Amino acid sequence: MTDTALPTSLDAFDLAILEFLQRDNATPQRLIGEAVNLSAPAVQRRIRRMEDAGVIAANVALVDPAQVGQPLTLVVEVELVSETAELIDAAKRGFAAVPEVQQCYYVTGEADFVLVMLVPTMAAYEALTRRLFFGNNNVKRFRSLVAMDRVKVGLTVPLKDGVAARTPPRR
Amino acid sequence: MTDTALPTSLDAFDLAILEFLQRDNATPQRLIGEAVNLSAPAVQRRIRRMEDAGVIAANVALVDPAQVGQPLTLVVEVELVSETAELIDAAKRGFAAVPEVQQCYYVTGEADFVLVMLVPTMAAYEALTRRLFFGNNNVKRFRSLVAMDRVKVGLTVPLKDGVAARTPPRR
DNA sequence: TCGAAGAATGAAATATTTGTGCGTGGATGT
DNA sequence: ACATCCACGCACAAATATTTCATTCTTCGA
Repeated sequence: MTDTALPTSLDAFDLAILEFLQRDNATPQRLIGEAVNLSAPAVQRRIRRMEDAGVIAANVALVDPAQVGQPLTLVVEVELVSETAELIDAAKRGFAAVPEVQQCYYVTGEADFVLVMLVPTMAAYEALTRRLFFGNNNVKRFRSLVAMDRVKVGLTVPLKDGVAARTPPRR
Repeated sequence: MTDTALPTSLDAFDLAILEFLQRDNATPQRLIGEAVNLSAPAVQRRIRRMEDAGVIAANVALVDPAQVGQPLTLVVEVELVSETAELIDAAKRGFAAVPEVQQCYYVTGEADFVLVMLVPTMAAYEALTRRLFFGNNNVKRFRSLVAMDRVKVGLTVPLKDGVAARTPPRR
């Protein structure tokens, strides 16, 4: 599982295609092609390339948590007691393995980890809490923020900036 | 833009299908069918239904931020001065409209909002900060946590629990 | 207990989309 | 100026998705 993250170069076509796929990856290549002025095969080759290069990390369906019995979202900050490399790694692996932990970031600052969690009920969260935090004596402190509104949830990456600079003309 | 969130009922087949689609929605229906013991058309009908019901909110490609020039992830807590309904709503709309804001949660607790942001550089973040927080006099305080490691990033929803209880047998 | 109605299924046929081979044209470099 | 390299578009082939239809299973009522 090594990162095949070579410094891929993306041109305006690639970005335009990504723009589509980030919104709806079921869009037929033909339509994308029409929109960006490219043939379907060209679009297909570019998509393939970006998938191979890891620019496109995955193609997934987004599920509404509320409709599958997980109406509660929490953001949790976790502070550890000891920050040795091994304990940090252990924590990472531990959090990552929990299905309820949708996202986990290892961060600088007042907290060590930020978790985004999904649970059916507060009771379930309380139980999780017990298992994950109280049951781990390397957890010094944690702070729970309950989401009242998932104002914006997605993994869309802004594409307008940041790439242009290091984009050599393709031909 | 109304939520078509009727209390859809999902059976074990639906959940098994979702399990697949959450991992890779390019999986051929035939394969899903084989895996869950259903014909391709049956799988297709169920997917369609879940899309219509909003259980499947979207089908998207996940892009690696680092490879498109957005290597920095930050988690930001924002506290507002005034919390009138209008100002909260204004803040929601404001944050949601910013492309760099990948996620935005309105939360209870010590902060009012938690944002997950993507930027190319710290300089870019500083500029954003100026525009978004210092430039908004309803922002009392904000706290930035820089992600050193995106340990686990996804929008996968746990499906094993929480649904079974309110799942009537389909036939 | 039996029969009718509704729902969902699988198999087959059709439509659509995706994938591949090949020849062409433009840009780069010698 | 010429050769080479890429990426393109076109045409065809393969695979996948979608529709149709007859059947089975379950449920509900007589």
